[in-house]
This record gives sequence, C-alpha cells and structure tokens, in this order.
Amino acid sequence: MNDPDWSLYRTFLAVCRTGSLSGAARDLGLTQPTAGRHVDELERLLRRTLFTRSPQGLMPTDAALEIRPYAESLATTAAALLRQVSGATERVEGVVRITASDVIGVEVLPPILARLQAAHPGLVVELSLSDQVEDLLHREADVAVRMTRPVQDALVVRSIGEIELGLYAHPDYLTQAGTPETFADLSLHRMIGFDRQTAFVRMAAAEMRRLNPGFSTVEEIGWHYRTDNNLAQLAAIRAGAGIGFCQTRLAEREPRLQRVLPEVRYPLPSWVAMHEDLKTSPRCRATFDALVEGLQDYVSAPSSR
Amino acid sequence: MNDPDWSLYRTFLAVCRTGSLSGAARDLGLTQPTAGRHVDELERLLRRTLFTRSPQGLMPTDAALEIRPYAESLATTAAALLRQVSGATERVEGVVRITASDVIGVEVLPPILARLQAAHPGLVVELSLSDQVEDLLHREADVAVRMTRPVQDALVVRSIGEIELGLYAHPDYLTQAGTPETFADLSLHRMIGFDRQTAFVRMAAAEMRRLNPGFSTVEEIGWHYRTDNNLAQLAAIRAGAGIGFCQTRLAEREPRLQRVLPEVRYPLPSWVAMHEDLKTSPRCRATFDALVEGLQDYVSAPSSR
DNA sequence: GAGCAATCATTCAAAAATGAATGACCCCGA
DNA sequence: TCGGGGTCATTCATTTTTGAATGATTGCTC
Repeated sequence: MNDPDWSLYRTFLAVCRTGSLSGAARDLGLTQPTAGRHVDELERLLRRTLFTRSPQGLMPTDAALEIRPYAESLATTAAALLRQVSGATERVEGVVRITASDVIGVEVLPPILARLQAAHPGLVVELSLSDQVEDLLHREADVAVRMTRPVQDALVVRSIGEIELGLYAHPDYLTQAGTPETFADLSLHRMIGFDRQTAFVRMAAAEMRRLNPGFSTVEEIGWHYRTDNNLAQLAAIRAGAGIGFCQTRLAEREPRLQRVLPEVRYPLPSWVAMHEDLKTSPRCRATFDALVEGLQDYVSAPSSR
Repeated sequence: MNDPDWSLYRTFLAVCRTGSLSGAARDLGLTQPTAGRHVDELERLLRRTLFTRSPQGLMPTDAALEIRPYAESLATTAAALLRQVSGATERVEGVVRITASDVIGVEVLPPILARLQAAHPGLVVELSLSDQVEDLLHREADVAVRMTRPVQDALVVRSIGEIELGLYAHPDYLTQAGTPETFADLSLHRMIGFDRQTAFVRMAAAEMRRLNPGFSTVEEIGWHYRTDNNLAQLAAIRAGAGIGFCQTRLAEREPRLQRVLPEVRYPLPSWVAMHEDLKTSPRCRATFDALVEGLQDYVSAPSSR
C-alpha cells in the first residue's frame, strides 16, 4: 500500500533541482504531465505535500527539503552503480570519478590525467572540483585527492607528501607597492585571501600566530581581496592584485610570480584515497596509481631555487 | 538510452535476496513475469547478464554480485527516507531504527524501550541487533549503541560510561569443577568464549597479558565452548557449561550467577550515537535521550556487592 | 497594454507495463 | 515411476502509464 516506486524519487529530485515540473521533465526525458503525476503520487503515498504549486515554478515544502538529501543519496548511489558497471572488465575502461580541490584539478591534474587516458583510451574521467570533500564511502567519487588525512575505515589511502604553500605576488605589484621585508609589513599590503572560515584559514591563523605572536588572529591581516575560490585567488595574484598564497610548485613554473617572505611556508600533507572495494576495479586502480605517481612527482619535483 | 529506471534496482535486489523471480515477485507484490521482465530490461540497459536462469532458481553472475551492494545501499536509503517521513511531525511518532549488540538488545534495552513507548504510543521501534556496526552515516540505523568510540563526523555522540565485564559461572559448575583461585587456574576450566577474532577478543588478549604475563595470547586459554553469539555465551554460563564473560550489571540481577576472579575486569566504554541531522527529528531525539538516560542508569546502578 | 515565453492543469488517444493463465522443465519423495 | 510442488517462459487481454495537444495563468519586455 505504501512504499513508493523508487523512480518517483528520481522525479522528485529532478523537480527539486530544476524547480519546475517542466524542467524536471526535460532533464529526465519525460513530459511535464508525467512529472506532475509522479509528484502527485509520491505526495499521496507519503501523505505529505511536497511542493506548493505556482505558475512560475514549484516551491519545495519543509517535508520536501527534509527528504531531498535522501533522494540525492539515491542518485549518488545509482550513479556509482553505473560507473561500476561501466568499468567492470579486465581492461582499464569506463567512467572514473575523481574529486580534488579546484587548483589541483585545473593546474596539476590535467597532464597526469592526459597521460593516463593516452595509455587507456577507453577511460572516461569525471572531475568534480570542490573544497567540500565528497564522501568516498557514499561513492560520491571513486578516487579523491585530499589535503586532510582521511580518517574513515574501508579506504585505501596513499600519502603523496606535502604540498607547500607560500606567499607570492606579481612583479608589477611589488614594483608599485614595494616588497614587504617582515611579516608585519604585510598589514600594509593588499592581501588576497579567503572569504569564509575554512580548515585552511584556521590553520593559517595558527601558523601566523607562530610566526608573528603580535597578530592574534589571521583576521587582523585584513584581506583586501576575498574569495573562497582558490583559482580566483591565483588569477588575482597573476593579475597583480596583491599578495596571496600559492602552491610553491605551481609558482615555480611561472617566472612572473615572485615569492614574498620565503620564510612563510605552509606544508599541506596530502593524500590520494579510494574505497577499498574499488581496489579490484581496474579503472579505479589505474587511476589511483596514476594519481599517486603523478602527484608525488609534482610534490617532489626539484625546486628551481 | 541508458540509465535504468530506479525501480528496476529494487526488483533486481529482491531477486538477489530471494534467489528466484517468483520469490521476488511475492516480496514486491508483483507477478513473476513482471519480475522477469524487469530483470531482462536491466540486463539490456546495463549490457550485462545478471543471472543464469535455471528451473530451480536464478544464479547471480559476477556482474550481479558486483552491483548488489549498490542496490542494497539504495534500499537502505529508501527505507531511511520513509522512516524520516514517518516521524516528521512535532510529536514523537513514526519508526525509529536502533542498532545495538545482541546482549544489550535482549537484556538491557527492553525495559528502556518499553518505557519510551509507553510515553509515546505512536513510536514504532525497529531493533537491529548485531555486532557489526551499522553505518549511521548511511542511515542504516537512526540511533546506535556502540562499544567503540564512533569516529565519524556528523554524529552526535554521548558517553554512557563504562560497561564492565567480569568472569561468571553457575554455582552448579563451580561445585562440580571447583572455583579457580588464580588466573592460571582458568586453564584447568571449561572456558566459554569466542569463535573468531573480534575487537573484544583482541582487547581481552591485551588485558590478560596485563593480568598474567605468563599467558602470551588469549588463545592459550583454550576456549572450550566457542560462539560469537554473546547471547549463546550467556546462556551457556547460565546453564553451567563453564566460566565466561558477562556484563557485571547483568550478572548482579541473577542470584544464580557467581563471580569468578573478581580482579578480572574489562571496562567497555560505551556510547549512544546518531546522525546530526536527526537531532531535529522528535522521534530520534526522544529515543536518543531515553537510551542515554536508561543506559547511564544501567551502567551506574548501585552495585549489589 | 499587447505580445511573448515561461509555468502548471486537463483531456484523450496511444503506448507500455502488468497480470492471469498456461505450458515446459526440474527436483524430490512416495 | 509417478505425482506434487517448485521453478521460468510465453501469450494475450487488461490495466496503467505516458505523451501530445490544448487551455489558463503569470511575469516580463517592448
């Protein structure tokens, strides 16, 4: 009598995501009346109103917001199942989903993945770039590059060493604003930094207190250019907007970036991780190995100093 | 073109579980031809043979075994979603799923849960008793009683103190076999213990080495009555089969159980845990609180010594 | 304010999924 | 060796689901 058909959850989720029956229908390859009927039936079976209908779209109710995470989880699992099937052969082929920070994904991974795909033409790579760690246990991703040590069980974890961060600026900026000689000088500069409080920010705060006890918190630096998007920070540094953090290995590739206060160093211990069960999956195994090797090279490349 | 309807996974899972199309159809309220067609379509869409048909049932192929965990995960999530909906009111009602060890579930929880349900008649309790910890993050259970500190994030955890284990035997046994005076005497007795290596066994081994450096491993005790089922161990002790471990609070209730070597004590730090998101769910919150209170009472009840 | 581009709701015919019935096969026990 | 109970496969009528078309409403733009 109860127990809705699982496909109703898929429609429900699509409606949540698109905000309209029509949009959901487009995404799913259905028609708008069908999507509407699915929602109707789900509402009937759950005995809950899920959306308040309006001509310009549907507003999810509290009940809908409550069950949406579950529907997302269903979608994630279904996607992982398909990836698993796609790569269930002896060869390295199918879809592998990698999660990493955006900087790593844009600046470091491309050549590594290109080499991997050259070796395995059947391999399709999905890159999910974000700082919020996708959950490997939930199979939101197959392989992850992490800056924090994964603590969960049932994960295969390999250290790739420490990615070092330093302060950098464009020569144009330094010519115009001068080069800081001491940590305290930084307060006179345009600093490129973070918008919200993140793990890295807290760590940086602790490190700055260590280097300069006069500053009680990192907030006192007074960021002049705030964004949580690390790529945007990097672009800002390149554009001469001020002084900001950049991975030293990355900066070494760019002759036009100049290091500031070389004693400021944040080593970020980094790892590659994947679910234990995926060890036997050729596509995941090959990707994992390629990432470990490529990133170890990246981390330990001879410094150009 | 691809992307099977999610309901196909449900049928697939039912076929896996029952081992036959007919059985799956019975479970799902379908008919056998429909179940068969679902499997056919899933096989077509995944381009994999999932079962080898035979008159006495269906044998899952390797591909089926590979994707079954994903289907199980879908089922778990769908069930959690329904529980969430069932209890999404201001009142404490709906289904709450609790996981605990079997001894706790059989010997300790009943009065606590009975009281809870007396206070909230609309509350339905699902008890999942096993030593393998169900994953709270995956919502396999809403609330868990754990003997190991939960490490995962996003969990609400409350300590309930230490559950103490001791050695016990039935007076009949001691009359017949004698009462051991020293730890070394135990090797002359019929010991009731574990079949396989578990976390507790490893801990007990360490503890025994501490108490008695002469024994290098717990295996040397030579269990005479082996089972991983703690309830069966308890029953064996009660039946006078030998000496075994029992929670002291439990044993104190039973005048016919006599403590052996009182210096042998294993305190098991214990916790109640649930997913953070469920804090706002009245049914989970009430259950969590009732378990914490009830178990704290159980742990700290005045000893009858 | 008219026209356009969205939205959702309704209707009705077409398509798809389902179930009942039946047949074929296999295993087991009498 | 012969049912009886279990399985899956096939067929066909029925039910259900779906989609196309249409209408009604809203918001936006010109």
